[in-house]
Amino acid sequence: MPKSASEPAVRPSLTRERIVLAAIELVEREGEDALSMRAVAAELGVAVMSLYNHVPNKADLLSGVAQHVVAGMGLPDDSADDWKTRARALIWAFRRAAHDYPECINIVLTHSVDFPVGMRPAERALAIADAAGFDGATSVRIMRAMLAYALGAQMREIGAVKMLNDLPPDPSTLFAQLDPAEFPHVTALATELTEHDPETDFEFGLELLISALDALPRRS
Amino acid sequence: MPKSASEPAVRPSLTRERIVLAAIELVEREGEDALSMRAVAAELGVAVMSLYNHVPNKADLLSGVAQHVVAGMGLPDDSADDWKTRARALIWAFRRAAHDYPECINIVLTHSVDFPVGMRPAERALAIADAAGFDGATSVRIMRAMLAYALGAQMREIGAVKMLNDLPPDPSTLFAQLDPAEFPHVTALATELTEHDPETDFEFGLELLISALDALPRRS
DNA sequence: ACCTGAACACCGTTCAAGT
DNA sequence: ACCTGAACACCGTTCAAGT
Repeated sequence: MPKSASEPAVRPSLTRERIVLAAIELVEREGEDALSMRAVAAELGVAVMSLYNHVPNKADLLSGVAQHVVAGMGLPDDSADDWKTRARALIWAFRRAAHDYPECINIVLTHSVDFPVGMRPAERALAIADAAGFDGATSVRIMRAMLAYALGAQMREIGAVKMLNDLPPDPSTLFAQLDPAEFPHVTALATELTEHDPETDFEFGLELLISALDALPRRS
Repeated sequence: MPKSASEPAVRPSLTRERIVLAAIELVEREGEDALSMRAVAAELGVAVMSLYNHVPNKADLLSGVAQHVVAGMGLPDDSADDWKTRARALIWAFRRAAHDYPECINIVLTHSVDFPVGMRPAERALAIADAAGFDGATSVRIMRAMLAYALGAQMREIGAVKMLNDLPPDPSTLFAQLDPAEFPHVTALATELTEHDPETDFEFGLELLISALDALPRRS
């Protein structure tokens, strides 16, 4: 019985990569709370402790998930383009990744990603700001501000951040309970607050920031 | 032995409020991970299950924490002021709350707050946008964009969001490991990326957004 | 080198028993 | 009405035993 190619690898050997992928599938299918070492092991048909031969602990597994998603982020760029279109492309790439892994995105945002893959988006952002004519210190600040906006918008949209979220179980009845004297604007804008298109909202804020950058003084 | 005022209430009766306060103290002192029902009970010198007479479950306790912090947010406002100064005051009030409860802020952001207290900041934001001359739909979008920025900046600063965070254990050595050919801008801006003042960064993005709003067409 | 079961020290929560 | 201990069904992880 030679171990030739005719023998199908029914049970591929356990690797860190397979464990990370199983974790991602599990989270996307059953939600973040369903992620336990035991559940991942069951997903792979393996004993819990086998995982620890390839992953030091759960926190490191979560970092692996973050790493995988960030590494998979498509960062298309054409340096011949206008800096504004390049900036839009970068931010939308981040948003696309967030939409590809809606359940994982909270894990991705809250765990550090190893060098150098974690620095790729930063390098791109700084390159674009440089091309736009901003000095180094300003470029760094711009990168942080854009990132802060993209992060916050995404977390709010996903529902990871619930603060000021305007979608209670039954919006209409709850808004009706508000005292119009104390909340005149909220009650007047009840429909605008409950019905909204996330894409348009995201774009609105993004364009706000880009137009502000465009008005900033810069060299050349 | 009449229960007069001379008899000090050595052990004040358990209430939801006291439980929430104990949870907040515990989190601020020992971090978010230290928050367990058992630990809160120990904090109050009470059996674990006693908590359940006043709080249905842990998730509700966390919502109570969020509720308490948001309710305590000072929202000073003078409607006679310029809308720009009013907007700045509102955003900085949010930031101040985040700094008063640095360890709790993640809980606050990720748990829904009951009506009507959760709507107070929204009402304020919409009132200011209205005063600035924006129509209802635009006001809602502005509120969301400003909130997204404030949220993202805060979570990044606190370290709750680690993505693109530029503070590895030993920055200098790690940046040195990066290939300058692949990361020319990151390596060139190593010092700007590692040394930064959070206040100035926050203000930079905030003023960016406000100046963009100022340039937007509006009535009156 | 890799896998595994038993065990430990934790969780949140149900239940039945107390007052 | 409020408190409580025991118990249940979970966790992540250590350890010693297997191959």
